[in-house]
Amino acid sequence: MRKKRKGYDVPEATIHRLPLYLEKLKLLQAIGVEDVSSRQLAESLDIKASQLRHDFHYFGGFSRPGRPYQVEKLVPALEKIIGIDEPVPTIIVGAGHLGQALANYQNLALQGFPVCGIFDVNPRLIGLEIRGQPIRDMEEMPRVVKEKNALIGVITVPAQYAQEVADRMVEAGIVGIFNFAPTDLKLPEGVALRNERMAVGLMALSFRVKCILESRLQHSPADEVGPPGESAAEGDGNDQVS
Amino acid sequence: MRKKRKGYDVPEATIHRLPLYLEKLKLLQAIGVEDVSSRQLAESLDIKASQLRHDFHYFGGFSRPGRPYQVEKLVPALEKIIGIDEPVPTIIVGAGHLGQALANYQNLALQGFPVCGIFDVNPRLIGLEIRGQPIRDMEEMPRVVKEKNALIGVITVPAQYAQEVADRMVEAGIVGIFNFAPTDLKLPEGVALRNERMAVGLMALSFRVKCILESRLQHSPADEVGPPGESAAEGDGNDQVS
DNA sequence: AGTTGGGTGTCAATGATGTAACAGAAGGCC
DNA sequence: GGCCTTCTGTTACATCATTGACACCCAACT
Repeated sequence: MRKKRKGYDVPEATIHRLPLYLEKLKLLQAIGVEDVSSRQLAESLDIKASQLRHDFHYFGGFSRPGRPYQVEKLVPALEKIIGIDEPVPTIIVGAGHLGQALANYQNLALQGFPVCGIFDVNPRLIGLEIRGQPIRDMEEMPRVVKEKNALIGVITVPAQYAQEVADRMVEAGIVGIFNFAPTDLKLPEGVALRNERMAVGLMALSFRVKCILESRLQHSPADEVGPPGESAAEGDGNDQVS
Repeated sequence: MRKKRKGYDVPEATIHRLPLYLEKLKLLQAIGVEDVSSRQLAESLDIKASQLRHDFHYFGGFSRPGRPYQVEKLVPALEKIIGIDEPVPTIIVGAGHLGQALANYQNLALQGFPVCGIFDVNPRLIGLEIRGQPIRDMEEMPRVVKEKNALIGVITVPAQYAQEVADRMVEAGIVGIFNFAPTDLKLPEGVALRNERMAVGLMALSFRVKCILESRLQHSPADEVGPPGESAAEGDGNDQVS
């Protein structure tokens, strides 16, 4: 078990579930729930309780063995693990529609990722304000990154500029890149990357849609409608058919 | 091996890679490449050639055994498999920043998902035009879905309305839902769902970032910088550290 | 024709992930 | 206090995904 990247042997799949746990727990916290068992929590996320316990097991000791988890303890513990126990300053490069949408999305800040800078090269955009924050010239990016200690950079520029932007981000000291451009970025060691390709997601969905349509044709058009099915995270936690 | 959902036994993971293959192939096609071997194609995506062949194997016969793949054949074949050999009419519900960003994102149409309707309930938004298309009242949604034979619905409304929107989409005949709201939707049988949670992706990234920062502290601050690492799709095809 | 080099399709082995089973801790109840 | 229920931590198992290996195919060249 010690072959993993960088010495962290927590499975990919588990990492992707942590945010879901946290989200649900925050919800419970908000409505005043104090305790929650692995089964309750798991069911509300449509996963098996054993998986949840298994996931937590990587980090150990969230509860005394005999008693359910305490929401008040678990939330900060997860936040610490994920690394958002304190805000993670974030910048956005590319102030097009998507960039602006993200900058406006106040949930980001709420979830621990305050946007501390938005950049572009387009002079028509520079100077515009979004939620009290001006769109700045790309040239200012390195300075702002240093000033605000930004750690995460979001790339929402057209694909052909993405690599250059990424390089400049890394040079400026960014440690994690959230890339919306449909390109494979090459990054040096020690920088984390997450590609968020909406087109890919859509196509995966399209595949399922196609399968559904085909199966409708086969089974006589007059079809059983079945009771409401479930909806859940699966795989990386994103899609499923019912 | 016949336990899979709905009788389609293509692994999740493979499905998520198909769009990546297609994307890369289209690029090759655009620059006039005619043939491509599994190794070439795989390397450009940072995966193993055997995996690519293995993936293609589920669908069989893309090439005569001895010869490389022909781009001209492969592109339409993949499009057919994914279900975008003809355009998949798509609607967007929720004309906030994100909805507008998506509606503006012309790549969607290029990739096979023409937006044939944008809807909202906010009277201040209704009537605004985006790329020649008016934002319509939510009430018109079922009619438009039927008229345009829309198959996929994108949800970009606040979480608390997402379930209702989803229900109405399903009722109107939508077969696949692309959900940006941070909620677990309950859908009936025979409707595909893909959740696109940006916050989840960011947190997964944050976890990696935290790990990197910690490891920097351990290994003396003066650290080797190593040669540029690789960047690739992994798992559901989205993130990795280097 | 024979042979060589590169190619795919296919299957077997390995590794990762998800699921179930179980031992033992904590509190409630008699 | 002892018993019973509920619950977690942990380990063992089943399932799924990735990688490696190899047989066979095809064209080109000798």
